[in-house]
Amino acid sequence: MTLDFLGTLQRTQMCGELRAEQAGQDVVLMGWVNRRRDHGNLIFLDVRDRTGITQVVLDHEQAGEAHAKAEAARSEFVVAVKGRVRRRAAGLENPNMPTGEIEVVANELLLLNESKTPPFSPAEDAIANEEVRLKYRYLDLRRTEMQHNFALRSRVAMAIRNFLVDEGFLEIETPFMTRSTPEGARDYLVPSRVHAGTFYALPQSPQIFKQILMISGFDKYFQIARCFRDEDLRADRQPEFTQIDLEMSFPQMENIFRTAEGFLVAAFNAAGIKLTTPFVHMTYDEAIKNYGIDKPDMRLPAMVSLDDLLPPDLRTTLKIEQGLPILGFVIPGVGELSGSARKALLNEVRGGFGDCGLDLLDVVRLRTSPDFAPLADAISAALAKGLGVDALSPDDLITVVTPKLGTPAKWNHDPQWIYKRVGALRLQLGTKYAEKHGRFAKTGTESDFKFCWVTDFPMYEWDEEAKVWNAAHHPFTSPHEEDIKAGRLTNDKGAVRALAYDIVLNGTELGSGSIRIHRQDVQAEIFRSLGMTDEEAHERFGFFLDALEYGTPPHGGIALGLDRIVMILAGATSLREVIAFPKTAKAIDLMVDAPTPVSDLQLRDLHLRTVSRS
RNA sequence: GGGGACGUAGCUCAGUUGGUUAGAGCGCUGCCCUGUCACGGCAGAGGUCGCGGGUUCGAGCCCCGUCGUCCCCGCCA
Repeated sequence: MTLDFLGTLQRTQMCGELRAEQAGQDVVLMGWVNRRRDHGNLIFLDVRDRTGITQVVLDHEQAGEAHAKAEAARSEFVVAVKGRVRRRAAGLENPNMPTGEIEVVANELLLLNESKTPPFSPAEDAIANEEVRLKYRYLDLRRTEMQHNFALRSRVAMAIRNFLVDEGFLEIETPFMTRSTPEGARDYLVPSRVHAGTFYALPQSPQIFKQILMISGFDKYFQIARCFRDEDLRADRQPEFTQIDLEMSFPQMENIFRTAEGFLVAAFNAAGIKLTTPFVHMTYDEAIKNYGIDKPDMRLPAMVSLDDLLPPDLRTTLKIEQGLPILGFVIPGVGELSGSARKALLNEVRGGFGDCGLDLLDVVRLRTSPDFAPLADAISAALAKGLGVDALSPDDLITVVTPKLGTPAKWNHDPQWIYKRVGALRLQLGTKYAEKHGRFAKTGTESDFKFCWVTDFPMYEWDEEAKVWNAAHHPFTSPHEEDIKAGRLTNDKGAVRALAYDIVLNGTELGSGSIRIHRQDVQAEIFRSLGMTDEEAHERFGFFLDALEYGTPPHGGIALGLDRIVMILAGATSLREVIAFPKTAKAIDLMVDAPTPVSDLQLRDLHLRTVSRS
């Protein structure tokens, strides 16, 4: 096949731009052959670029040479078209495409490049399996949906940048090659050639650098920063990901909330969604009590405590443990279940509980018993009140979880375990009946997006295996001042609250932050309370403890996952839909085939030898 | 590290209780077609049933192992 040279030809329009007003205009389009429809002496080429598709007509009588080339053109060939825009005749318009009122009548066609038959067509809606998509990512990214996702991502990032710059934030870059800090996630390590046996680490976040920038007086910093964590992947977790990272000096928490809300409004606006601020606030304890999780999905109704309806004697009758919470919740609009479906569901849930000591109250059956009908009615009334309605509908699925006699108050030292278990059940049933209740459906309006702030996280978490207290957020998070004053850092670690907060959207943690410790003495005390000796603390964070001693202002910040924000805005369920070149669940890049072994020579330069572990 | 789902033509999938030559749609190739837009018509090519082993007269189907992709738990300060 003879290909044409581009020469000095320049395109005049993008393929998605032409409308009836341009009829009569001479244009040059360039792009890929989306589809070819060959009618013999008349050929249609749909030419595609990232803005859309225009139909090009090649008529044998009017442009024989161009028509001949179009006969050779195939899917994904790269072409340039010189021609004239023509308004389509009545009845020939295609209302399904934005350019459907017009077509371009070609007088010249250049075949700029050919293409092998692609393993799947970017023109198809049906999506090839992900393995093939990732291997041929360049073809996958040609798909309209992916083009939209990355255009969206670019707009969102720019809106956030503009907002923060307007608010007086400075964008400052921090190093990718830095120091390993063994706490938290595993580090990706980079061996040093110059210094045998030593390693840089890729940052899990710019945390310490941004705090040092506050010490340096930059006052308001931000960065759209790549972060790296060597942990197992999930649909919403990639080993490298992008955070909108910011830090402010002399902030109250409210300043940080307003800033994050501000850039989220800007980001969502870039996607055509108007958000109302401020977002809902709740404490960690409230989140656990009402939703059984620290990242509540508020598209579903909250859990309701039914303790008041089941006094001790009634608990005895029903063989329910005293003193433990009885929780109910409603999944509205599930539709009335048949008797057998209800029993199957009860069995399924009870099976899921296993031997943990929790059970279900069959409210529908209670209602049929003269003795217990009043209780069933009271439960319905309480749940209706929680929903803010007068009465529940028979379509609403009621679930009431009770602790059986002998149920332990704590599980793995966690007094909140029942709330968490019931919260997990709430999400499980919410997902199971998602199609029926429709609360997860996309309407393209603000109501699709339920944001909330969760505050007052616990400072410490008990690690039952290692028998130690760990920092729940990170060890630079400031505790509440009252908890420091009351000596709880040593006496009662489980009760210490952190000045830490998460921002949650539809049950996904979008970001978290905190007011930091700005005093060296408090920081040293926190390290000690985590079981670190002063020597160990200095070994790991000495440079930072030093820096704290030179006039550190009170400061705090937050980091939000850009990938997750874009994923939710794009209506995607995996980060891979909004990251151009993502990794598989085993952290492989299928396109470039990374990671790979390296040569012995490279290893020798790095003073490394590989050892297989059997 | 653990649990689950999947793996058959380039792609999406079907394939009965283990039984003759493994099928369909799309795509691809050739021919025909001047108004299609998921164009249409005719003809055709295309398979190591992920890989290895086993059971069996006989395996896409059963068993064992292994590899890959996806989802979840652990993990992610």
